[in-house]
Amino acid sequence: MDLEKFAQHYLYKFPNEVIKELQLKTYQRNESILKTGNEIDGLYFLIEGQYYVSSIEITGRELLLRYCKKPAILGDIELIERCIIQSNCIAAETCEFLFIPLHTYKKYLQYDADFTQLILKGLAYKLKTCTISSRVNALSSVATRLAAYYCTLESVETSSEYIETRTLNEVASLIGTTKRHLNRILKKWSEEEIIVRNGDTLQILNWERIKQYSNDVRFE
Amino acid sequence: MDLEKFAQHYLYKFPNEVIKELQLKTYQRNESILKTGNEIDGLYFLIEGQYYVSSIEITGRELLLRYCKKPAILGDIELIERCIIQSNCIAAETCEFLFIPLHTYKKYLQYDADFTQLILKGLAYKLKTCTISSRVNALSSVATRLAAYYCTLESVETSSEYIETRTLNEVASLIGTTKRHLNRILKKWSEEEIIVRNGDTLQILNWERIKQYSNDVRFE
DNA sequence: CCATCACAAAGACACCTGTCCTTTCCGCAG
DNA sequence: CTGCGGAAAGGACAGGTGTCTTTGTGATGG
Repeated sequence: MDLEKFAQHYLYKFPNEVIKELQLKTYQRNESILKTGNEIDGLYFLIEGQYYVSSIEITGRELLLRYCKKPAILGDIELIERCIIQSNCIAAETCEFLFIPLHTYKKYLQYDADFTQLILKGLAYKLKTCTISSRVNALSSVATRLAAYYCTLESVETSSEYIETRTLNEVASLIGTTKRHLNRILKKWSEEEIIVRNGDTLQILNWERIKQYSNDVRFE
Repeated sequence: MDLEKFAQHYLYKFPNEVIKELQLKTYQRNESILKTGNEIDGLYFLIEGQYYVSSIEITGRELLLRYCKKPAILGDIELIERCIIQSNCIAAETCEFLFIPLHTYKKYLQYDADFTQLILKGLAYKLKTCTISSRVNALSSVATRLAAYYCTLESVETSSEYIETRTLNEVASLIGTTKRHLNRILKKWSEEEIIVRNGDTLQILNWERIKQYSNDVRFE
């Protein structure tokens, strides 16, 4: 049962009056969970699957902010800052969320000490990792970020040998660069026999080297 | 009285048993408030002055994360995540903090609903701005960041005409680049008659152009 | 006054990266 | 099979940026 999963990951037990208002929301791979600029409608607690967070630049480009595994909370910033949704959240694989509608939160949970602690920990964790990735991003090259992207995917994908390269364009915008430049890097890696490209897939022959290139950067 | 200032900025009134354990901490310009890697000893609430947050890179370089004005809370991440200090915090001018020792927080405030809300809002705000600056940093050039740095300083410095350029080396590391490159940019700006350099100071002749270069990026 | 030293500024170079354009490849209609 | 259109890959180029080295300048001590 989902409530058990929830309790297990979040170490919190909902009051009875809340339980009956909880919903289960499911998203398929690549489905949008939250969209920048919309109003937030409640809190989402990830109980299955993984999603990624990206943002749209002034330039129209996208930028991968992070990958999230459970436990992970969506909507907390927006709820507390009472602001519109700050980033795009997209399912990286089938995702299940326990959803608390806004009015339920306001009515029963906003001043619940344990629940607030839960949110607090989630926020502190996010802030810590955001700070880290902010610095790391600022100083790492595209090659590093690309390697980091693959390393991050490795833990997400089921088949770890082949990576489905979305479209190269998508990957490029996710890590904040251009397809042209990815081609350059992939070509170099091919020549170094670190990878093999076949059409839409890419096989990594030498994870060790990729990990070296990634310089321990991860989007999670 | 400081408690009034505090109440005014943070909209919170301490219980009496806490008040007698509060301390006032003052730091002079450039004095270190928190140092990466140390243990946190309590919560700091800024009630006067401004400070900046920077971090040390793997490469040994420094990177400016943000400037903070009141209201601003220090130590929250570390307290909640029970981790060592994540960033360096340095007074940009004389700063006064209301300080709550760790044990006081644990004894009286950890489960105080209103106080927790206060921390919660602080964290959500930080996270929001961190996310924004993370993207912005990832896509702006050194020239943009330098202009942004001056624009951020403008609101801090008393004399807005001349900017004391720390050492150029410091500025370079703060915005994550090298002195060499700053020299290039400053030379270019001199030629464009946007600035004038005289020894240790730098006069900005054309704030408009600087603001254009800054592209609305700010470290705050 | 000169020699020395330290540090700031600039030159030279190489690499990273984005833009623009050309080439190559592939599928499909005729 | 041929020719066409669109997408992917790659070439050429320019600008941004870091590193290393050289030059310039000002302070200090003899």
